[in-house]
Amino acid sequence: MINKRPNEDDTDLSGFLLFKKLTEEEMKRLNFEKSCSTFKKGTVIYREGSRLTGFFCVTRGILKIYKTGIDGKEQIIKFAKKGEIIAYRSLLSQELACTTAKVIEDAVLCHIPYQTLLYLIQNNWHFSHHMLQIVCRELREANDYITDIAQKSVRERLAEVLLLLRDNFDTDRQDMLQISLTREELANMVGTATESVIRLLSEFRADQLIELQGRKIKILNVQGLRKTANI
Amino acid sequence: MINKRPNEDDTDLSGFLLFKKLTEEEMKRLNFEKSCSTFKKGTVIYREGSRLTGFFCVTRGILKIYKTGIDGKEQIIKFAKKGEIIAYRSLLSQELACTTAKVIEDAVLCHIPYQTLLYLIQNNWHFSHHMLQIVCRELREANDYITDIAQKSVRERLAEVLLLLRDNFDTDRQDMLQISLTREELANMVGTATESVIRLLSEFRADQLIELQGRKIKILNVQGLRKTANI
DNA sequence: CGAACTGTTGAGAGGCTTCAAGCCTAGTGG
DNA sequence: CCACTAGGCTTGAAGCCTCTCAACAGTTCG
Repeated sequence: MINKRPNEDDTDLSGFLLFKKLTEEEMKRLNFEKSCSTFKKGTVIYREGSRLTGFFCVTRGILKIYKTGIDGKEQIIKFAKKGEIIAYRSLLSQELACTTAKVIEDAVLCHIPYQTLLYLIQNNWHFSHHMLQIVCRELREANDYITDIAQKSVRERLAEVLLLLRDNFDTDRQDMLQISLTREELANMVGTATESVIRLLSEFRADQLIELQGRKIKILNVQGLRKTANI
Repeated sequence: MINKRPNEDDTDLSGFLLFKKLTEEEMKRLNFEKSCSTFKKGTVIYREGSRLTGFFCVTRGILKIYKTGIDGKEQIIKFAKKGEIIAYRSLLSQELACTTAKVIEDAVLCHIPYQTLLYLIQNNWHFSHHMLQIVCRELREANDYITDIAQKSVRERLAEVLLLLRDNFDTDRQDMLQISLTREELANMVGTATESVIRLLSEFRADQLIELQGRKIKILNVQGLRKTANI
């Protein structure tokens, strides 16, 4: 699970906007109390229903955050990549975790204990303010997604998800999405059956909107996808 | 739009958990800078895309908070009633409003200017902490709803919505829900067509789960609804 | 009292899901 | 390094849930 001491670059939190306004002393304390580790693909960082002891800063890799619904079907809520924080929601509202976090690309995470979080909230209003902004943004995204999923067809949602992936993840020089998701994972983002994703991806390819090479997807026609997504 | 000076009872904010830990001076400032008004059913308090000057505390009545999706179809995100606050999300993240708020039962709202909000965040960490907890709870609810709407059938979702209404709103002595929603509004909560809601409500009635009297709904069989909702 | 909105019911179409069967790939162990 | 196996991927067929359209009844409010 925990594998080895990470690269020194990957333990540096000074790049996080959230910590920008910390005093030197607060930063020192943060660095003293954090603990960073590398995690291999497939590792579950925390599980739905568990009690959390702190939140995590992602300094490398990608995680999927999902809820388990009917019949164990996963609903992917979001991905977390470098620069983002996870597990803070349940921590702040003092609830059990309502999602599971699983590594989908080898990752480095820094654990920040609850006590440290409280200390920062109590001592630095800039920190609380940044935190509020982060949660509020995420809440807007969630609300947007509710509207989409409630009103759009599966076809529209899939097109939208592809555009979302393009905006949020790296592409190689040929504009090929570097993130590697199974068809099932795509289905669990869109909220549909795996077979539907497969059929629709084929149609998108036939329509020259995308190109497929195994799990790698190349976006050929952004405008066309926008139109398909009804944005 | 703004009708008259509200009852004195309805301008009292001391009952709000959010303000529990304010100092006497902060409370004085809050009371000085707030402005309370009554609003009639149908009034739009703020509209999607508008810039907000503050947030509102609901001291009476009920509002629906909704987004406008495809073809102007409303997606109801939540209701706000006495003791709840609205419009704080866009304010905190410094974005334009992403929802519209409309009064569905005559309401009294107290407007708190952005400056006051900032003042409280900067001076009282208890306030920020409470605020963080409120947003985080709402985010969990949104995530739960995403999973529901993505994985459950319309029938299951409608049963769930009825239970949610029962938990959150008053009933009279005969266990009749006092909140009055149109079929269309129910549909806009569930994310379905009005006709589907009508048909399903009829089925629920036939199954002795509920009783209907115009817009008033009486919950007869909570267990049965739970089962129907697949909870 | 009429207009405009809300509620109801029916019929038909179609988008998605489910089940089933076979192919392919990716990762493992010999 | 290669064979093997498990899981991922693909395609087809059948059927159902839900939406849309349409017509009409009922209600509310100016």
